[in-house]
Amino acid sequence: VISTRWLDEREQRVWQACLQMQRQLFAQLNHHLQAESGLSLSDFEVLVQLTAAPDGRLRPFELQRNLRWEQSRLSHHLARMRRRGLVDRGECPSDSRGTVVTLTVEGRRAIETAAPGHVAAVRRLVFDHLTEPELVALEQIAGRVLDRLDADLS
Amino acid sequence: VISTRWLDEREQRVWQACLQMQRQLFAQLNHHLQAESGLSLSDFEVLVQLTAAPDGRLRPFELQRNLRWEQSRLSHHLARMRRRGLVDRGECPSDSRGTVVTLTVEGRRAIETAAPGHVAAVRRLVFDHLTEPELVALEQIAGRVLDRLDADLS
DNA sequence: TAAGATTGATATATCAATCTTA
DNA sequence: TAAGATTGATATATCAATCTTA
Repeated sequence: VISTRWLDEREQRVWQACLQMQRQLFAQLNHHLQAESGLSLSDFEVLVQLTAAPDGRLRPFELQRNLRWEQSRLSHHLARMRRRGLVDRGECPSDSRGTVVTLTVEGRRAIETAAPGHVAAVRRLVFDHLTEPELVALEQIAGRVLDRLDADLS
Repeated sequence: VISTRWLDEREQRVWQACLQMQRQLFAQLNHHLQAESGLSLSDFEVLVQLTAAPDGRLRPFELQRNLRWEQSRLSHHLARMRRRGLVDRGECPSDSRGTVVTLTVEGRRAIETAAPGHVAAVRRLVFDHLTEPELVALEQIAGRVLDRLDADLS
């Protein structure tokens, strides 16, 4: 039996602040996006990936890897986005088990409409308040924590 | 018309990493908790607040303020926790519009069972990988971003 | 068998409407 | 009227089972 090394008062405070920050940040970015363009942050993230891909085409497993979503969540989400005309699904020429997700004209228009306001919100809520060394620290932290998260999966 | 100041490549990378880190961190902490104790991270957060409160009693609006949850989400969540016997609800003596949420014996036992493993996971996934200056930076960032989020609401 | 992906059932979150009393 | 809180309907996320083909 190993005795627990609890978080000290400061660590507690930082951890709670992180939880709250992430929750509220997601909520407010979602609100802004929803109000201005009818997209959710999740929709936006999918569209960002497709926009960055050659021909606006990606396999679901690539989206899954890039976004770190669960498989079934992605599948359901893509089905909903497809119903709304934001993406389409095609057969995969190189592997007939698979499919290809494609960005539609409407999807491209949606992200182009939404992007300026969303980027402005991200700047106003986050990046405007970071000093250069803080930005570096955040990059380091995210990188290391993500590595650890991946290691913990296996 | 103001032209959009887009995120540069590095800012993009940091932002995506933050989104992924948050998503995956929550998912994996949830998994650990769920597997070890049957609690979700949300359950745990509510129980943490009640444990820290005098007599394990808080008004819903206090929980709402501390956790930064939406009102109806909190209400539904408390109803579910109540059905599972983790908390109880009582009338509020000082304001008959309101209620008081109380920690049950079972709720206290649940968080005491769950806490050691959860704290260990938080350390292993996050705090073990932070240097002292990074911890300071994170605290600063969270504080400033939370202030901005609050300001943006009004 | 395992990879790629989907599906249906269930749990949780969000939105809009409502209720009660300060 | 507004604060405190709940409710029911809907949207989204998660879990377990399934399907197809490499």
